[in-house]
Amino acid sequence: MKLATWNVNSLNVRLPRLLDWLAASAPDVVCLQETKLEDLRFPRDEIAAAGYRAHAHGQKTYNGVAILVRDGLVCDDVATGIPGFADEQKRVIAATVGGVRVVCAYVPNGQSVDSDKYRYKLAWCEAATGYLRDALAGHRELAFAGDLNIAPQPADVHDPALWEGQVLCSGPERAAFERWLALGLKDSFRLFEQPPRTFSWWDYRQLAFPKNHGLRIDHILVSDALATRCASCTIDRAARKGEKPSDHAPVIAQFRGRDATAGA
DNA sequence: ATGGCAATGTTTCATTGA
Repeated sequence: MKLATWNVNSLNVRLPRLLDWLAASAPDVVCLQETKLEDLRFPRDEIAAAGYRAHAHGQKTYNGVAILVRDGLVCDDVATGIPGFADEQKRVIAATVGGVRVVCAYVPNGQSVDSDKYRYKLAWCEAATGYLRDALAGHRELAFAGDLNIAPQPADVHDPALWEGQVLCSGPERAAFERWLALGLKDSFRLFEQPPRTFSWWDYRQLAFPKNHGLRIDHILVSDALATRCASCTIDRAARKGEKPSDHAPVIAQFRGRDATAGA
C-alpha cells in the first residue's frame, strides 16, 4: 500500500496538479489538507474519473481535509473531527483502508508563540493526543498523516538557529510531537536513512525553494505494527517545482504485503 | 532596515499561512 499526504493549499487551484500527480504516482490513499472547499463543492467527479473515491471534511477559505481512496480498496468507518473537542475548524478526517486506520490531520499553524492561535494549537495537539490514544487502542495498524505543522528536530529546519523557539519549532510544540511518539507512533521518515536537508515546506518568498530554505512539517507517523511493514518514506520534492505549486510537497510511505496493489 | 508570495473573500485591501 502506498500512502501519501499533501497540503495542496486550495484544491480549487491545485486540482489539475493533483490529477497529474495521481496519474504519475499512483498512490492507494491520499490525505489532503487545506482544501479550502465546502463538501458540496468538492471535485468528486474529477477525482472519481481519476480512479479515486473522495471523503471530504471542509469549509470555505480556510482548513479542510480529505482522504482519497483508490477504487477497489475497502474503506469504512469514516469519521470527522475530534470527539469531545468542539472545533469550528475542519482539521481531521479518518477512515479505515485495507485494515489500516488512516487519520488525516491539518494541525493549526499557531502564527506566533505569543498569540491566541498558538494557545489554540497547543490545546488542539493535546486533544489530538487523547484522540490518537483511543484510536490506537482499537487499531493495531494506524497512520497519523498530515500537515502536523511541527518541525520535530533541528535537522528538520534549514537554519535551526534562526528558527529556535519560533512557532513550528518551539519547545511546547516539539513536546506535543514527542507525546504522539510516546503513544507508540514512529516517524516513518526517520525509519530510513535520508538525504540531509530534506524538507516538505518552503516559503513562497525569498527564493526559499531554490535555496532549499525549508522545514519538514508534513509527516506520516505509524504505529509499531504498521512500522514493521513500512518499506520506505520519501518526500516528492519535484511536486514543488513548476508553475503554481503548493508551498508543500507530498510525503509518501510504502507498506509491504496484505494487498494486491502494493508496489515493490 | 525591511519585505519579499499566494489564496481567499470581506476584493482593489486585509487576513492568513508557516
